[in-house]
Formats: sequence, C-alpha cells, structure tokens
Amino acid sequence: MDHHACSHHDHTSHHHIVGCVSLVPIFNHLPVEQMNEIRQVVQSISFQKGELMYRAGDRSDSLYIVNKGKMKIYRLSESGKEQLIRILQPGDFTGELALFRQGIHEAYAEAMENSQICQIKSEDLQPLLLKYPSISLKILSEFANRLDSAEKQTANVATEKVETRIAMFLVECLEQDQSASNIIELPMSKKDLASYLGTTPETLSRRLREFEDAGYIEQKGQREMKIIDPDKLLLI
Amino acid sequence: MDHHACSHHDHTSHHHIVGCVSLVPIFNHLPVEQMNEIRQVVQSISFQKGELMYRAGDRSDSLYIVNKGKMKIYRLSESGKEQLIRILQPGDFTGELALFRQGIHEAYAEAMENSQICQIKSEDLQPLLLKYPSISLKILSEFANRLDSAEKQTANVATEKVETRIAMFLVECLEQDQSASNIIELPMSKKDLASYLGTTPETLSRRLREFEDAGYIEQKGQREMKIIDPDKLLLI
DNA sequence: CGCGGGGTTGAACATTCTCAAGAACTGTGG
DNA sequence: CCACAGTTCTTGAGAATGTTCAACCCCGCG
Repeated sequence: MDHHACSHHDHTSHHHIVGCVSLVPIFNHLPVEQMNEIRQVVQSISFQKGELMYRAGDRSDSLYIVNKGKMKIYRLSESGKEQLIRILQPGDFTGELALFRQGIHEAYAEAMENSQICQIKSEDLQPLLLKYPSISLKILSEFANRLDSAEKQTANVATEKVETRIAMFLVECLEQDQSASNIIELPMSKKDLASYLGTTPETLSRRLREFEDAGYIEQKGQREMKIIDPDKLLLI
Repeated sequence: MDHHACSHHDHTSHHHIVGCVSLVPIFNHLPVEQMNEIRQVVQSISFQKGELMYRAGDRSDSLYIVNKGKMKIYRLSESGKEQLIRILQPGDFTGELALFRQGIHEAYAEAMENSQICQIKSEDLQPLLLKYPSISLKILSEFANRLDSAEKQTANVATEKVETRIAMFLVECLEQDQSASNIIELPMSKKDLASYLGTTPETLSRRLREFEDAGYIEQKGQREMKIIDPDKLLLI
C-alpha cells in the first residue's frame, strides 16, 4: 500500500509527442494543421509501475491520455478500503473534471505497468474545444459511454448479489474478447477485480470455485479461465 | 409497480416553447438569434404523475430537458428490484446517450409529479453542437459533474456500509439546503431513498431510528428531519 | 370513515466480511 | 535452471451485517 513518490520525466522531444498525439482517438480524426496546433500543447510523461500520476487531494488541472501501458483509477474510502473505478488502456483518458470546474482529484491514478501518458493543461485545451467542436463531440461521446457504464455499475452493486455481479463480469469479458475458444484473460488481478466488484478477494475466490464446481467455468492459472457455459452464468 | 401507459401531449404552441428554452441552463447563455434556431427544434411535452417518459428497451433518440416538475430515472434489476439512479429537477436533462451512439434505454424515466419536458431529437441537436461549441461545453461540464457523482456513488455503495451511506446522504442534503435551522427535507420518499442508497426501506427505517436514539437527528413527519449533530454523523 | 400506500417493527434467515493460516504463483538473482 | 522472497490466492470458521416476510401503524385522501 506504500506508493512511490511520483516523478514526472518530461520527454518533450518531437518524436515522443508525434507518437503520442497520433495514437489518441480524440484527436486522430483531425486534419494535419489542427494536429500541429495540438502538438504544441501536449506534454509526454512516463510512469513506472506503481508510480502515482495523481492522488486524492491534488489539484486537478490537466487532461491525461494514456498512450502506452495501463493506469488504474481508484478511490479510498474512509475506512481505508480501495475501490477500483476503472482501468485506462491506451487511448483512454482521465482528468476530465479539471476541464470544466476547477477542483481537486478525489481518486488516485496509479501505473499498473510502465506507462506513457499525454498531458494537456486545462487552460490549453479550453480554447481548442471552442475552436474545434469535433473534439468536444468525441469527448462527449466518450463521457456518455462512461456515464452509462458508471450508472450500470452502481445499479449492479446496489441491487445484485456478489454471485451475480461476478457472473455478469465474466460474460462481459467474454463478449469483449470474443475469442472463439471461450477463454478469457482477466484484465486485472483477482484482488483488483474484487475491489472493482465491490467485494473481497476471499468472497470472489469462493464464488469462482462454486462456478467451477458447478461446471460453468474452468480456471487456468491466475488470470485465465475458460467459460464453459455463459448462459447458465447469466441465469444466476 | 404498474405504470400507466405513456401518453405524450404535444403542446407545441409558441408560448410553451419560449418558456421552456429560456429556462434551460444549457442554452440560456446564447444570443437571441441562436435561441431562435433552437426553438425550432424543441418540442414541449408533458407527463402526469406516474407516467413513463421512456422505459428500458425503448429506442433512445432524443435529449429531454426538464422544464417543470420532477422525473425519476431508475433501473430494474433481473430480480425485479428497482434502483433509483437520479432525480431530475428543472434544468436537468437525460437521454444523453442517444446523442452519440444510437441505442436503447436501459433505464426508466417516470414523472414524480405533473411535469413539462423539452424534447430535442438527436438528429436536430447534432448540427447545433457542431455549430455552437459553447453548447457542447455546457453539456460537457454537466457530464463531468454527473460522471463524478456517479463514480462517487458507486464507490460508496461498494465500500461503505449502509449506516455510513445514509449518514453521508443526510449531511449532503444539509450542505445543499444550508438552511440555518439544520432542518432538511428529503428530496424523495424513504422508499425511493432506500432504493437510491442500495438498501431496503426496512433497513433505512431502522438506521434512522438508531440515529435518532443516539441524538444525531430528529425526525419530523415523513420527509422532514432536523440534523442535530452533523459531525457525529460523518464519523460513522 | 374506510382504503391504500408509505412507514415501522420483530424474528428468522441469508449473505458477506473478517481474521488467520496455508498454498500457489511470479519474478528475481544466483 | 533453481531457490527464494513477496505477493496473491485459497480455504476455514465465526461474527457482523443486511434481507425477507409478516404484521401492524399511521396518515392523507376520496
């Protein structure tokens, strides 16, 4: 639970920035001249596994876009329990709040592996949003999706029991990966998954074993499992 | 639990529309000529208490802005349990998903009292967003707030116990109303509140009684209560 | 004045968490 | 390639928390 100090290594070389911006879905539909304008305000920073990009209480004044690696966003409850909000893959972003209301972060952002991030200061982005509405639309669209999944997640945690939440999560994974073999790889450790689903590692472990005993799944190693009977899972 | 059929009474008279648009925070910062453009695509519809504006499964193709009254948005879990997502007051809107990805509603929108709503078809709004970036920014800002509170709510339900969630909710109410007398009025029935907080009316009732016995609050009637000791509540 | 919906209360029951111990896995350095 | 250290994961048993169901109350409203 002890996190390393956060060290920003600024690599503002042209090479990095080009790589960064061109990978970002928010921008990569733009014509060349607009891209250049954006490049001027983007900073590339990197984090090593375990480093914190920001923590609760920090002033929030930038948009961060993941270029390489994985970041996890989580909150700490009063009681010190960690709740994983979401995992950022390349192309995902965070810090959106900063753009519209000055504020402080209420969550932590931690690198799950060595990661490279594009940072845009709020004050630099605002004018771009007004000038190029299509950027706003992209962000708006992303927000709509996130809002939807956040509300779905709340409803699940509030009304379904743990068993059901786990089953639904597994089926979702299956749908996303859609590998013909019905084998999925968990996007995070079981510890983190428990936190994401609002339960404990112990309970998660027990329920997975029950699924296995019932013949719905087959666990292989720590992160892989074969979904044998998705339909039965959804009926739980 | 049986909802009346949804009947749209279209009042497209000039009078209504003017009243509607001018009340909406998303638009009311705009100059006159833009307002006129918006008026042409806005429809005013009204609902009586208990009517459904949309239900899960309906095609989602409009933005709805509450002009008068109150709407509640809730989901139904597999098991038939209702989870209240949020309550729309005048100025609040819903249907955002429709704007960016075609889709179907996964929630229900029901009038809690006789209400008047402004409807804008997705296809009509899109061009306006591109033309007037400031509208996007307004919506973006609203989204950011909602996203934040949705994630906070998820984290609460996932990590805090019912007792704590209730206490936090009461204190939030107090902060919003900030009446000097420390008397708050619940924004919804206790039944709905239980659903919002992810618990049952029975548990809510019991915990409130405990708070009362401990001298933290004092209930008066069904919706009013006096918060005697907010600090103690937050320590729970 | 009776009806109906919220609201409250009680007791049994179900679910989940906690704590503690041991097992399995991962990555590292020899 | 192996041994080791540090995790993460699993399993058990008991305790805490919350739900369910059923009965009753209360209050506003026709």
